[in-house]
Formats: sequence, structure tokens, C-alpha cells
Amino acid sequence: MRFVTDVLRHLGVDEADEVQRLEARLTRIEALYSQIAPKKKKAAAPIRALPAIVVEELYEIFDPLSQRNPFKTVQIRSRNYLLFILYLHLGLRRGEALLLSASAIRSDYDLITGREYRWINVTTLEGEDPRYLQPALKTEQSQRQLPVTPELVALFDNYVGNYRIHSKYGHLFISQKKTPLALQTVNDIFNVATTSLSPAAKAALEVRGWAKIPARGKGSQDEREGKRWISPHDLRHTAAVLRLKRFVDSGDEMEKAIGKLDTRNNLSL
DNA sequence: AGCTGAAGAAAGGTTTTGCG
DNA sequence: CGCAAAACCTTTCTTCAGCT
Repeated sequence: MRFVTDVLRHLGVDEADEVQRLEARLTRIEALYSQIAPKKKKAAAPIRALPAIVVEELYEIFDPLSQRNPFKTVQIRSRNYLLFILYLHLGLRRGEALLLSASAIRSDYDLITGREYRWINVTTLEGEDPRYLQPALKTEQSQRQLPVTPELVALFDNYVGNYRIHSKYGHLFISQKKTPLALQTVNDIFNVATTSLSPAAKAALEVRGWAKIPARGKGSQDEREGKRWISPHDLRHTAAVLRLKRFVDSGDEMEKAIGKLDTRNNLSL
């Protein structure tokens, strides 16, 4: 700025008001640009999204038909698979999934296109809840509706229709004791899945600073610092990436999807 | 930048189930 | 049937995300 006015003077644009006029305009432009200066980069945040090999293996481990599935019964397998997919695809918080109702997915017709679309209601399920730790939505604004793919709808319907254990509670996720699944049990499920990963996948996590992950059935004897188990929150971070990709892929569903997205609740990475 | 509620870790317990 | 393992849960305490 200083430089520019000096140059103008030097070039002999010495009509004072001419220089002043230019200076005023430049000042204004400078002010404008200062507003849109790029934000300072934050100190590099550790990567929380999971490596691709780990995500691929988790699909295989949770797949109810897979040889690698460590869970015993078909009921628990399909329940855990749906739980995993909800965390990975929708990026739900741990507790949010446990609040879902067995009728959380709703459909409606779009009067303009005449097509059916479906979404899932993330909200607080009213009624008695016997759990020691009550899951809760973090804020009122956490109540939202998320668009769901036909694949997810099929998975949901299959589980609810064929495998969900009947219970007097309306929750989607029910334990073998016929009560809503406890928060800790979700961790237990992911612990089992984590120990079922191949050595290669475990190595990929250790490269990222995780502690050594024990083999199935064994406790962890390793004293190294770091995370030992994949958590729903890790999937939430991974989900943000996947979600963007799916929206781009979904083409003409895009507007509908965005309409259902609560922009105030965009996932931050 | 501070705060609040959710997530996570750890330890340890009970109930249920698959399978020999 | 019997038993070991899986499934599930409580309790306490610490850490962290993300809202205001």
C-alpha cells in the first residue's frame, strides 16, 4: 500500500486529489480483502478417520454371513451389523444410536417428483428407560433427520422384521435380556471387532500411534500409550468423509439430501 | 476460551448361551 | 447336562468434543 502510493507520486501523478482518490479506493479494497483472508491453519490435528484397510475389514467382520464374524447368533450379528453401519454411514454418536426407535425410519412422497424418499429420525425416545447410564442427545439441536439410502433401509427392515428381539421397550437396539442395549455394551462389541482385525490392519493402526492391539480373547499386556480399540467416535470421523462422497455420487437425490441435512449440525472433522 | 455433557477407560460383576 | 465363553451390565473416574 505504502509502496503503491509512493510509485504513483514518483510517476508524477501529482495532482493531489487524483492520488488521494486512488489511495482511498485502494484502502477500501484492502479493507475488503482483509475480511476474506484465509483463516490461519490450525496446528495439524491428528487424523481420526480410520485407514481404508481397517474400514474394509470391519465390513467383513460385521457382515452377518462372514466367516470372520466373531459374534455367535444371527440375531446379534444382524443387530451389530446395523449398529456398525449406522455409525459408519450416518456418523451417529454412540448414545444417539441407542436412543433410536424401532420405527425410526420414515418415508414420505415427494409431491413434485412423485417419488418416495426415506429418512431416519434422530431424536429422544420417550418412555421408560431402565439403563444405568441414560443416553441423551447432546443438545436440543442434535435432533435431526438424516437421509438414508435404499441399502440402509433394507438392512434396517431386515433386522427389525426378522431378528430384533421382541421387547416391551421401543428401542431399535435391544440386548438378549430384552432391554435397551447399554452404552458399555457398544464398546464391548467394538472391542471384539477390533481384536478380530488382521495383523496387517492392526499394524496400520499402530503406525498411526495406536497401542498394540491384542489378539482375540487376550487382554492387552502392552503398556504402550495410545488407543487400543476402535470406538463409535472413530467411525463418526470416518463417516464425515464417506458422507460427502455419497452425496456427490447420488446425483439427482442431492437436493433432497441437502434439504434433510441440518446445516447447523454438519460434522466437523 | 471456558464449560458441560458425552465419550472413554478400567475394573469387576452377573446372566445367558453355544457346544462338547 | 454342565461348563466355559460370550454377552451384558454397573460403578467410578478421566478425557474430550464441540457448544456458546
